[in-house]
This record gives sequence, C-alpha cells and structure tokens, in this order.
Amino acid sequence: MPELPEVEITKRSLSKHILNQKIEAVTILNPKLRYRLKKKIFSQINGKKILKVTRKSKYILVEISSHYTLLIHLGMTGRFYFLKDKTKKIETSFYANNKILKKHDHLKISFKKFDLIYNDIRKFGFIKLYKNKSFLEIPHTSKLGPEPLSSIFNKKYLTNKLNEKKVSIKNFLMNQQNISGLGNIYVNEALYMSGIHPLLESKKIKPIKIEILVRSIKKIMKKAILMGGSTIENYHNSEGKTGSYQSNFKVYDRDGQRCLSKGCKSIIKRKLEMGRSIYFCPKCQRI
DNA sequence: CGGGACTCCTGAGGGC
DNA sequence: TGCCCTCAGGAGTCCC
Repeated sequence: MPELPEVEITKRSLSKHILNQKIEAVTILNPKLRYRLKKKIFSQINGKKILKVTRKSKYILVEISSHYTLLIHLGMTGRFYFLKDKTKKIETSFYANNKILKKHDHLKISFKKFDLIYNDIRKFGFIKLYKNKSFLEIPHTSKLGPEPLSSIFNKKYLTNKLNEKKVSIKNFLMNQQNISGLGNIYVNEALYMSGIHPLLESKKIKPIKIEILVRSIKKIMKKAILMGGSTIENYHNSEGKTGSYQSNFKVYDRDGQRCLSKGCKSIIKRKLEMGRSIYFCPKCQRI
C-alpha cells in the first residue's frame, strides 16, 4: 500500500521518463476508478508538454503546459508502467510476480516513444485533471500537514499539535492533516522504534518521547526511500521493480512472532483500532 | 471536535 | 480442485 516512500519512488521514476515529453494521446481503458475518468476532460491535454512532476504527501502532481495539473493518488494498488514497444510487447521488467498486469489497466498516456499506463487492481486510486489550480487550491492537497522530512516537522511543531489532541497517537499520525505521508505500515514501525504504545493518548506523550518519535519517523522515511519502498502483495514501482524495506519491518505483519529488541522475548501483538491493524510489542511499548 | 460505521474493490488465504 | 467466506487498506462521507 503506497505510503510516502513508495509514492516518492513512483514520482522519481515518472519524472525520469516523462519530463519534457509531449503527450500525443490519452486513452481511457477503464473509466472506473475512485472518480470516473472522462474522455472529454482528459482530451484537453493532448499535445501538451510535461513541465514538472512533484509529490505532496501521497499525491503526485504532474504539471502540464497551458496550466494543467494532473493530480494522482495511488490508493491501495495504483501503479504505473511503461510500454516501450508500442506494437505489442510488454516491457519484460513488468511481469511482476510472473503475471501480466494488463487486466486492470485504466488510463494510457501516449508519448512519442512509449506509452504510460495507469493500472489499479482495487480501484481505490484516482487521477484528476485541474486547470489553473495550485495544490493549495485543490481540496485533496490544500489541508495536508507537513511532510515528515521537512524542517517544519520538528519537536516544537509536534509538541504543540499533540497537545491539542485527545486521539490515540496511532490515529493522530494517520491523520494527514497532522503529518502527511504516513500510512498504517510506517506508523506502526515508527511507534515501535520510539517505544510508544499505539493507543496512548496524544497529549500524554512525554517530551523526550516526542523527540524520539520525530527522529524515528524521519529515519524510517529516509531508509525506506533509499531501499525503494516496501513491497507488499502488489506494489511495484514504474520500472517494475520491487522495494525491499519490508525486510526491515519490526512489527508490521509480525503478530505472533518474537520482538526483535535485544533481550526482549515478548510476542508481537495485533489489535484492531478504527478498523485498522495495530502491531506492537506489549513490553517495549507500554501505555 | 471525535469516534465510529460504512463505502469503494479485488485477490489471497482459510475452511471444508 | 473449487466454492464460500473473510479480510486488508486510504480517504471520503455521514451520523451521533
């Protein structure tokens, strides 16, 4: 499930291939996504040029000439791949898990030498086209909190923000208005690294722990990006490659297994909160 | 404000 | 081998 690191990797790979390229055609292969893809809207960018590819939290923004912006969210299973031999053959690197990924293709953007395809198995992702709008004017991106790796996200910011909230720290970190880019996996990992119980009330976290939490989040984000993100079930980047941060998981999807902290022999637990899994070590992360 | 419940969707995995 | 069931998850909406 793409979180900040996976989206960042996707953005880099997109940027590498489509920057300064001219869009020759846009084809809707399957309009059903979170928001329906409309031919009339997307045909507006025919003949336009890609000027910039950026990322805000888990969103990708593609700036296109004539003041158009494509807003992309990968949802759970959204991904891009390239068709380089436009005649028929799928680029060999994209036989992920030995499966051809054509089945859930939704949108094709054709460039001179290749096609860019958006594929999304569970259809939780979306692609929207805006004109004359900056990300601050787009509802999805206007209220996002600071990026974990930005200098604005520091001990002072987090202390002030946590003091306003009664929610559990798990839910606090999942709320994109407080900090943007984290999802279930990295929140669980960051809380474990910080020795904070996921259900601890936000305002009850001690100053020393807040400092550790800030450092842990930044550390995990940096490392995950370096390792190409995490690959769980379906995530592959646009090169068809898998990330490897999943080998670093200390708690996520490890319920029933031993805690990896030195000298701790507790068993990692899994619980449900707000319909989402929380994973934690009951000994290392006390309330 | 917060905390639920519910929705979208498909494939994996368990039970039998 | 296969069918039926449950579950995972981001984000939005709606209700209390």
